[in-house]
Amino acid sequence: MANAARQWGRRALDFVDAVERLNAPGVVRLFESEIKACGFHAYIMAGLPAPGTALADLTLANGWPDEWFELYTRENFSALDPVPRYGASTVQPFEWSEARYDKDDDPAAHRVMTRATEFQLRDGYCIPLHYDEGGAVISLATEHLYLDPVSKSALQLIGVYAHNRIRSLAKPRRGKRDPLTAREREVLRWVAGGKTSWEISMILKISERTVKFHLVEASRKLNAVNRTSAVAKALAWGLIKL
Amino acid sequence: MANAARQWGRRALDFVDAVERLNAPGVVRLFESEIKACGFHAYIMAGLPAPGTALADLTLANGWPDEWFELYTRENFSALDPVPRYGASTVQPFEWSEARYDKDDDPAAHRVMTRATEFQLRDGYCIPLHYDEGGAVISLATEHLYLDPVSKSALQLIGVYAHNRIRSLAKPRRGKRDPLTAREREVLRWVAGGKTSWEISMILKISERTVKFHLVEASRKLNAVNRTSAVAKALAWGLIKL
DNA sequence: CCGGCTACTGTCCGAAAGGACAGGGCGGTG
DNA sequence: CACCGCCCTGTCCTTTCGGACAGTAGCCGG
Repeated sequence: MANAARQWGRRALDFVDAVERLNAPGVVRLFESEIKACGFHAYIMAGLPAPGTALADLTLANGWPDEWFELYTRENFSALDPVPRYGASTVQPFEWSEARYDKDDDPAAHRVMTRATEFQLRDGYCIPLHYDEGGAVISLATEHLYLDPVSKSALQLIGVYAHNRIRSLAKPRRGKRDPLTAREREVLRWVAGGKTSWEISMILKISERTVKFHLVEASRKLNAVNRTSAVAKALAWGLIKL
Repeated sequence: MANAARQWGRRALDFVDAVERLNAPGVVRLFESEIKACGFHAYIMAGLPAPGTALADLTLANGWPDEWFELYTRENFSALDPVPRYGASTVQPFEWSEARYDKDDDPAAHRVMTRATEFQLRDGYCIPLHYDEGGAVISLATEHLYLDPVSKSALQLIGVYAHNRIRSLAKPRRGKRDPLTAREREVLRWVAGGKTSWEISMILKISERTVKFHLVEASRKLNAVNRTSAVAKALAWGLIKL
């Protein structure tokens, strides 16, 4: 156990060393060989797309089966998949099976997980990351998951460094994360604080009608049916903060 | 740089390795020595108390000056302190100074930060954690904060594993977190999803009036002025999840 | 057995939200 | 210049919320 731990620790540290000297494709190749050694046969490294943004634009490295990625983006699974959704709300790595959802409340989530098994993506490990621009996940797929605590932390270390390195190399990030305008976020923050449209109009020195307009726009972009769900979605996606 | 990275990586991995074999006081001691080495002279590791619950019941490890902790709980600073408040709403570690508040809107928050300096708690680093039972933070205090990205990652790794270990050892957690009843949470989740009172009454097979009643109760407990702010606060405090 | 807590239900009414129209101004870019 | 994105404004009307009133029923522990 302690022996295995040393070995994993060593691997992780070698990885951290090497990664600083590699270019993006090199990091990806090394990363792939490391996770293969841990028994993972597919992976993705991508930002969390807010509603209305494309996953492809936020993908730093794609090691998923092509058909699955194609299906995933085409059917907009990123809005339904419980794994990235849970990843957005935690800093700790977790196993896919820990990303709970209610089969009855949320049949769409269950459908995504079921379809994934068709591509041999039965179980996996997900490492969430959080930057100022928003969240990201590294999701690793395997047929049979078993990880002891030390390999988990080693994987986390590897993942964090790989992602950081690729991210800093791929500097000019295209792909807009934030579908909301500054004004829309401003209004949403006040709404989240319990202010009425009229109060917000006084605070921002604009008409009540305009406050409602921004809310309608924000709700449309977030696929929210009313101001409450707009606030909930904006909070969940990290588009606004209390 | 690569050298420093390697050193921090080693520290973190050694910590993870060791922590699995230690009991709670041992983990605390090791954790304390690690953070001292990073220049932090005080810390706390505690759950985020929802309004109306006691901080002391949620504290896993307390390395704050006694007088400060006493003052903090007596004056109920946890409801005012911007650091845990921000920690509740974010998943990424942050420096205390990033936990913004408006000096005019929120003089109480400013007072807490000012009082803290009397106890040599001028600046610090805060690692938020999120569990099913609610949020938690590890808050580390120092006189002069400087952390490079590598030590930040290492600290995060150390913090997460220390907290997890202590938490799992101190299994039977006393201290109620959740001022909300199951029914209130259930209603809040549906409201967050954008459902109207009438729709929720159909879903839960209760009268519309009862739905409103639960919302009023939840809003009262959360000090929310309407359903939107109730949802926002419940989400921010981790009392409900999308 | 009573007090306290939770869950539940009702009516009435003013205030707020939200949907459906229909616009104008301003700055940047192809 | 024409187009686009963002910001801004208006009216009318229906639906929903939220506050105030006043209750019932079941469970649990002192």
